[in-house]
Parts: sequence; structure tokens; C-alpha cells
Amino acid sequence: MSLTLYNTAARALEPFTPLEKGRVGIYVCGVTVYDLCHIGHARSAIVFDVLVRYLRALGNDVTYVRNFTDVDDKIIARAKDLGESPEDLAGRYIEAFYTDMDQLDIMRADREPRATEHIEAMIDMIRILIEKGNAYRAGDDVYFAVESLPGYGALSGRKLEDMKAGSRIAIGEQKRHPMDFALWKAAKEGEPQWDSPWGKGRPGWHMECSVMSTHYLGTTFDIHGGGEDLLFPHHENERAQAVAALGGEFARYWIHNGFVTVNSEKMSKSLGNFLTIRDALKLYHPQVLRMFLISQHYRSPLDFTRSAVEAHRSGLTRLYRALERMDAILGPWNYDQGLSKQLKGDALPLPEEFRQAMDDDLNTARAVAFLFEKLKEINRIIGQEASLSESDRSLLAEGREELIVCASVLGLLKESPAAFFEGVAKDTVTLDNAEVERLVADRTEARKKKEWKRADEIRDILKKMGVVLEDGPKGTTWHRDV
RNA sequence: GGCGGCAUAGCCAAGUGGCUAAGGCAGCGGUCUGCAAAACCGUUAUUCACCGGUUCGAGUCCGGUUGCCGCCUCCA
Repeated sequence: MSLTLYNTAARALEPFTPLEKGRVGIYVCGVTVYDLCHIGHARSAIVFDVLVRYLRALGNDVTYVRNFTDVDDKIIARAKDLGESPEDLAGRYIEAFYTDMDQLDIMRADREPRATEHIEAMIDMIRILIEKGNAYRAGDDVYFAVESLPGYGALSGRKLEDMKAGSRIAIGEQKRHPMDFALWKAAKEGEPQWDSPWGKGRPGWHMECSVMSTHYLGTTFDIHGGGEDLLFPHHENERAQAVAALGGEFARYWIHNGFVTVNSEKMSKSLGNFLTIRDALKLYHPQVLRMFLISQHYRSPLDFTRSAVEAHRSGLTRLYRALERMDAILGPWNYDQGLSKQLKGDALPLPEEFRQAMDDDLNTARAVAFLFEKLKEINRIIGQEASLSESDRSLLAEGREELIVCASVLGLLKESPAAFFEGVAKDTVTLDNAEVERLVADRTEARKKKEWKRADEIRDILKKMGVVLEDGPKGTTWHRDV
């Protein structure tokens, strides 16, 4: 079996075959940097992060391009409100993007172009579109003529005649067809602007992606991704421009991720339920968020609720606990190893079951289920800890490797258990380890003397400090309450 | 109005016509333990919103009903 992906353009699952065997070019629409990223941005970023990781784990040489939209109406408006330059505002939010995404362990793309770095090429593309008769000037603006391109609407499954967009046209616009969209917008006072054959102005939103994707990946490339809301008009228009201007096929596979709702409501400013990554990270450990965000299929809507996220925190904790015990038995694992191997693009040894799940349109829910099945196997072996045979130990070592390699494709189990437990603990108060150790030792003393009451008192004290004890055959271990 | 999606146990969720409907969380019973915790074992959907149909066989395909959601306007 090989990788099958749902191609929005075909509205069907299709076997994925790159243009060139072993090489994959992927372009993903990034964010418009005028505000902090929210949990929906995180989902999108994680979906494509996992896709790229998996393509690499299969041994592909992947070129991953993700843009920043750093010139746009919203940026200009926000900058004006804050009395800041649009460039500074965009710069600040690009930094914020990295801060947040780094915490979620989202890999950097290979190319992260900004719209403002490619204005010249956009002007060139607009010029070509005018020459070819796909675009026209109207006043100081330039519009794309949707009727000039046969098949416009095919990507998003719309017919021009169905799209009664007349009511959306602002007075004063001189479009030939209501669906025509701006390629170049004439400059307004005090806004970012560039010289062009049509006077000073700035490019329309869709232009940047047509130009930057084909610049880095060629006129026909493998995968284009983004949130499902971008399908229309953004992706439709992006493709129309590129196909009309360059004649290539543009993207061959279109992948769109579903939305995140919060308590069953779409996030919106008016509802005040915008959950930024930053705020979510105040409540949950980044690995827990990641686990939650990949726990269902990427095309399904995902509802963010406290109880749902917390369920995954419990599950992830169980995985890390097993890791901790394996480290104790086998010696500590180097927690960077899985990831660093895969970043080189070498094929990873992935178990068949895991591969089948991922091959099936990136079924991360099933992939996670595999992790738990593996966990059960491992725990069964550890259960006999007192008498582990050589073959048990090597089974355990194999199991650990498999578990971590698979998890690394999902971006999970990437840190040491100690770091995870420290980070995931409810109690933010720093523990005095020496104090804990002393109490544990006192309790061990009491238990030796069978002073159960005293022992239980100490256990209660520790519990209140946020420490949970486990009495095992090799003595008492403790960890922070989760 | 146009286009599309979803409805599976207490909750989340996989299931892309055919062995006993994954997995997680929560609960319950058991093993272990001084008692716990953790772990393991067992258990919790004769049934997949409802009604018809196709088929030897449907959660899975088709039609209808109900309910929810998204896009069509900036949006991941």
C-alpha cells in the first residue's frame, strides 16, 4: 500500500505519486501576520507538519514552502490603530508565530517567503496576465477576468453562473464580472506601496501565493495545502492566476484541513471565544495540545473542549510513564534521536500497522491508537520487571524504539519523561526535591516498622504537595501529580 | 438561495460492503499492594439519528426525514 490523500480538486481519495520519484514539493498557505495565532492556526500547522514529517519518514526529499502574508488590509488597519508601521507590526507577529509554533514543535519550513519580498515577480505575473488577456485595468486597479479562464471554479466546485456576488460589489468598482478580483490595488495615502506600470500600489492577496509557490517549486508542483476556508476564493484565484500566466498545472494535490471550534462554536472576535495558542499553552502542555489536535482526522471539524483535551492529557501521561520505566530498565533514551534522523530525510523503519494508518489519508487517529496498542505490549513486558529475561529486554528495547519512532512522525514523545512530568504538572509551585526525598525516606522507614498510620500520613502530606507515590518491588518512586 | 460536510457507547473517536463495531478518557469487577497508586486482566454499543431501498450480506451504497455545522465576505 502507498500513501493515499484526499485531493480536494478531485473530491476523492487519490494515490499520491510525486512528479519526480522521491522528491516532493509542498506549499502551504501560512498566516497573515496581524495578530497572535490561535488554536486553529495550530491545527493547520500541525497537520502539514505531520504530513511533511511522514513524507520524509518515507524517505522523500521534501521541499516545504510556507509563506507569511505581510502586506494586507488587516495589517494596514491594525497598524494604523496601533500607530505602528505595518512592517513593524508584521515583524512582531512573525516573531510571535515562531515563539508559539516552536513550542508546539512545529518544524520550520525550508522556505518561508514573505509577500513583500516578491513584489517584483508579482508585478511581472500581472503584466503577463494583462498581455494574455486574462486581466484588465480599471482605473488604477488591475483585475483578473474570471471569464477569460475556462474552468474557473473547478477547484472549489463552483460555477460562475451560480455565484451571484453582485451584492458584494462596492460602489465605484469597475469589474466586468462580479467575481473578477483585484490583482493590483492602487495606493492609498500612507499605505505600503510599490511602483508598477499601473502606478503606485500593492498586490492583491492571492497574487503572492501564485508567485511564491511557483518560484520555489515550479509551475507544476505536488501539494498545496491550507485551511478549508481558503479553498474559495483564495485557492481558486491563486490557481487561476498561475495557470493563466504560466500555463503549468499548478498544484496537483490540494489538501485542506478542517476547522477548530471552541465549545462547539466557531471562533470569532464577536463571540469572544478566540483561543490563542498562547492562552491554550497556559492551560495545557504543548505535547498535550499536539496530541489533542492530531487525535482526529485532519478533515473533520475538531471541537476544543476542556474535557476532550484533558482526556488526551491522561493518555499521553500514560505513554510517558511507560517511557520513564523503560528508561529505568534499559537506560535512558536520547530523546532527540528520532527526530534528527527523520529530518535528514532517511526512510524510517515504520511498523506496517502504523504505515497503513498514515497511508490512509493521514489517519492520525488510527496512528495514535497504534501507539496505545504498542504501549499495552510494552507494559505487559514491564509487568514482569522482577524477572526480565534477555529476550524480554530486547523485546522491550525494540518496542521502545518503535514507539518513539512512530511518535516522532506525529511530533509526540519528543522530550524526556522528567521534562514532560515537570511541564504537565498541575501545580506550578516548584518542588523541593530534597524535601520530597526526605519525606519518602521517612515513610519508607515507617513502612519497614509497619507503622501504617504514619506512612499514610506522610503520603497524604506529599499528595497535598502534588506528589504521587508508587510502591514497587524495588522501593518507592514518586512523580508529580498530573 | 447555491455548494459541501457531519450524526457510532457516559464523553472523545476510528471504521473507504463481508471474520466477534479500533483506540483513548471516565466507570465498574479482579490480580498486585499493609492500604493505595501505577500496571495488567476482564467488563461497559445485538448496534451505528430516523424511515424506506439496493445486495446473499450495509454503520459503510442509494432515496427521503430530522438535527447540527461549514463555505459562498477577511479568515487556518
